[in-house]
Amino acid sequence: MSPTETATRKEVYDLKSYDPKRSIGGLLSRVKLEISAALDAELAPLDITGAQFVILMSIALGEADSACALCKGISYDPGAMTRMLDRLERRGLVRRVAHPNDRRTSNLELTAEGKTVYPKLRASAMKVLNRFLRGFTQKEARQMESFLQRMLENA
Amino acid sequence: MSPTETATRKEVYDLKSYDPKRSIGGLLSRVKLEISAALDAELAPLDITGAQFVILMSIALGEADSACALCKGISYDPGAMTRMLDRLERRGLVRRVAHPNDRRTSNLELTAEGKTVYPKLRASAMKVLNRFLRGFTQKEARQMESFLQRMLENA
DNA sequence: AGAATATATTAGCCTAGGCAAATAAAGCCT
DNA sequence: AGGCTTTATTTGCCTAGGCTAATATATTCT
Repeated sequence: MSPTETATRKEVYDLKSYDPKRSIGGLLSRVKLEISAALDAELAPLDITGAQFVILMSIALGEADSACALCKGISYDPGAMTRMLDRLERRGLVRRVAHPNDRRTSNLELTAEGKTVYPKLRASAMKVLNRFLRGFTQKEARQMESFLQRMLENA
Repeated sequence: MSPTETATRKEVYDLKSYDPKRSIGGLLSRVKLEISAALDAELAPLDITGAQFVILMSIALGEADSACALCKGISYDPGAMTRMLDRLERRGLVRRVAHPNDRRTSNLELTAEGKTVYPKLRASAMKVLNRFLRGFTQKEARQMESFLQRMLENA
């Protein structure tokens, strides 16, 4: 990039070139929508939604062992999380276990059934994602990840 | 890329390497969430939500002149669209005008107030997006757009 | 023209997340 | 110990989108 360009073009979009729908913002929303829909469709036979998948993954991977930790991890509403866990518990996939030292919270763990479906969920999600990434080289995928990571850091 | 790699690595993620949260899928959801939140915050003073912004933009840019066209353009539920337009009409930003030849539909247009806020909306959204793209060169932004476009085509 | 079909919008019901207040239990401070 | 603050979860209320059926027009076919 020339020094001139560095000086004059600090920002990606300007009032003339900015087209909401074709911008990164518009495209990103769209892609997210399509991926979510595809994931829901893929998980439908297992009777699990995309939203539930996210929670189950977090628990399975040991990224969060309480409702509160889950909420923090994925910016989810605590009230909604209570109800989500109620559903997953009713569905027989998750269990709330009393915490030995803190009676405010419960430790979350997968039930036997939860542990059984987990690998299927993982495989399904991966399959969906790979489908959207058809034609991408490994290098391109890594670059995409890096772009998204940078955007997150700019948040 | 070596021919070997082409042959052995057809897909971006495999069962060993796939980490849902750090994958393109997880990151994308996260970024979309952050952008939406930031946009809502930016538009809050104007008393307009991110969802409303999308509709207003479509109408302003002449991309859709009816509820039905809007729904098709952005994969939105018709019932929800009726209510969305009710709100925008009550809010004084959009008008439903009788269609001369087809009494099933109405032509949608921005009111005077709608036309007044439109440039502010555009500028706000652009500002938010540029914030997330701090540090991106033009080339990187174009590449990101291209990646997203390709993912859409794979949908 | 008349019937069958397709299109555009609307209304009712359901689900699910966001927000705020309530509750309960820790943790801290003195 | 007693009081103040923080943390974790739950509940009620509100909003908004998804799905389905209903309604009103258009369009097409014969």
